[in-house]
Amino acid sequence: MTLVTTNDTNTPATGPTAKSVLEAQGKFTPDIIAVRVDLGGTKKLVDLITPLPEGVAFEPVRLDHPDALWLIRHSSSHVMADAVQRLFPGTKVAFGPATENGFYYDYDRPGGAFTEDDLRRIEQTMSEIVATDLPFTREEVTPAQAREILERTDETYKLEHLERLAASGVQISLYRHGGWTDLCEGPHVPSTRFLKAFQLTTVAGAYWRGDERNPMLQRIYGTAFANDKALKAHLKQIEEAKKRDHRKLGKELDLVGFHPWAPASPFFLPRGAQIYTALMDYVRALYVRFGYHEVVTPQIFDRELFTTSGHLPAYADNMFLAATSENIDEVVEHLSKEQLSSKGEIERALREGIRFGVKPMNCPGHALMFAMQRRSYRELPLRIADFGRLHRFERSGVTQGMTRVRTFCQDDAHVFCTLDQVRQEIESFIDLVYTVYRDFGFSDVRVVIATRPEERLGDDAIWDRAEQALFEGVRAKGLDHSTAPGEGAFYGPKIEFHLKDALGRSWQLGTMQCDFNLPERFDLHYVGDDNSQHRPVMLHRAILGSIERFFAILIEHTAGAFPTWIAPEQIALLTVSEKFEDYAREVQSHLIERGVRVTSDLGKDKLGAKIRNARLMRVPYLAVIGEKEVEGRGLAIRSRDEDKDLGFIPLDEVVARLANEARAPSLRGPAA
RNA sequence: GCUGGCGUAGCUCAAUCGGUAGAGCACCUGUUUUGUAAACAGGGGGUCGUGGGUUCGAUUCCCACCGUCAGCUCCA
Repeated sequence: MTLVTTNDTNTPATGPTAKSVLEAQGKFTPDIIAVRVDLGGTKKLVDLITPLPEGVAFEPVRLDHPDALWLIRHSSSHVMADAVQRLFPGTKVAFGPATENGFYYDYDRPGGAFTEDDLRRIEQTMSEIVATDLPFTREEVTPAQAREILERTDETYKLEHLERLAASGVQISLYRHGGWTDLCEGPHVPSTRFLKAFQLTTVAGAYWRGDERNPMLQRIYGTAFANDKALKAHLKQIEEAKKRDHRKLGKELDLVGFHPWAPASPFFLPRGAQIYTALMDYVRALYVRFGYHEVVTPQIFDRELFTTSGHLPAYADNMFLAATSENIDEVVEHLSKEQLSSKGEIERALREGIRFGVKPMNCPGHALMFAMQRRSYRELPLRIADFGRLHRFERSGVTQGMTRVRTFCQDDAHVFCTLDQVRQEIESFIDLVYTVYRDFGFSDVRVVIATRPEERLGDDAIWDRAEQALFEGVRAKGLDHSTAPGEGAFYGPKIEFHLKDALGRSWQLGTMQCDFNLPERFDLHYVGDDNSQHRPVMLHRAILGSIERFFAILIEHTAGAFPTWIAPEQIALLTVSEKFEDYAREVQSHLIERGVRVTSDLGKDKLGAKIRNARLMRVPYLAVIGEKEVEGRGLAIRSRDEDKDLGFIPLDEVVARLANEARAPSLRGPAA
């Protein structure tokens, strides 16, 4: 849950505190650290020293309740700030909230960044503060009173925040423990003795108020739990998650590589490429069922295309432009002829003179393709799929493994349809998306509808229609969803399907975007049944999203143990000794002919070593070949997923078993 | 892009408080012919991320750049 404060009600709370009520009822116990009140549907946490809103119902929150973590962590951030200001005088504080996994506090420290050693020292001082068992107290004050205190302590960031709070007219409150005071809305634990298990984890820069035009502060992250055991468990879990990191496994499993000469651009090694193409082939198979047509379109276009689509004006900074020698000559000619010499003029001439751009999206090309032929309403909905490679220049600090790259390919498609068909297309797409996520075993899917951003194309009436269509489609399918206001694409709102990676970071994979703008910009039309021209609607959609990103999530989700239908090798043939090489080769040919992906280890290693190596590569089935197998015309199979030795199996049975598992669950025939 | 960390063999990592570097795995060769998570021996492999600077001498100290990691900002 999110922290909701008493201030959100905008009504000064004057009632008794939860503690006094509980004590009067004889129900108070020392492990109660807060209460949860229900404010007409919104649950919020109120600590024991804050007056409750009049006549509100509440339930106690005990130390072992998950919600208690919000108080523990928020209070930990106060204690950390106290410790920091004791150790580093002159340091100013900014914001210090609890977060989903811990807490942080932002500092403006005259001496610059904190080091690892500093963190340990701060932890030490925090422990000392906690040991003195200081109660947290709350004081409601006027803006003037708060201002006086913050001016005295020269807390300029807090002062700035205070002025905003004062302007909005909310009740100002101060929280203290010992001699340390913070402008804070609470809630807090009763005393520092509840802060038994905390650890400072990292230090990083963060802009004041999250705006990159503002100065950068130093943020110290930490985490805290009700007890040491829970903290240890959390740290252990992070260690485990690191083992699944796709960057680590991608390297270990020979899936992917990188080179400084192609920053943020993965090289898919043979095993990785096998999976990569398997992912595309899988989506292709579904496209046949769902009525898509795959096309292949150009990589590089004249800038006219991106000017028309709106990409160049809006996102030039994120595009790769492509200059040719001939083009450079033209630009130079222009510069000298016009006698351009100021920096601004030259920059402009260069930017506008480079003729080609590498496509960052497939949609403008698809708009051109739609317009290449006379279109009838009978062709709609026309679903055009494209696995074209896209390039986007991502700023250096944002790239990350395979999840955020500069070159990638999407399982991209555009649906050209009539307004009336939009609803049906949305619903059918949702069916397709969930078919795919089920096949991969993803269950924790979060659906978000992202609405119009500040910077956008098209008028509001069009946006109203588009947003409405998305909401209706999602509701019709009965999906739980949330709204992300202002997060839509510049040409239209979108439905986003999010999944979490092993480290708990959430990624958008699938998306469906409703676009009334591009058809307008490209003047697209079709002939209706009334024999007149109509404007189609364009739906942008992807299921896996970027194949690169999906691959990364899949690695982390499976810890590298890919299901047989997607695994780079489905079975590994391991000979007991070189004497059985001939039979192994025969089996290998037999399997290859039947479409099985097979790898063989026929070398001089001992069997134990071969098994170890194949297991480390997470091959789903290991087949041992020795004297018994040669004589019986079979294989001794060991299953990765069942984690056991299946014993001797005749070759034909092995083939049958693999043939069934070689297809995605949704593509397996009823007979199989 | 910003703040901070990191960059030594294909991989995982040592070492040198300034005197040009080692291990395990991997690779190659040989011996062993092997039955369910690592046989044994030998060998090759590094301009210590790149470029400058300081120094008699730089992998080590300083600067810049590149890459990468965490976070911030951003993600059509």
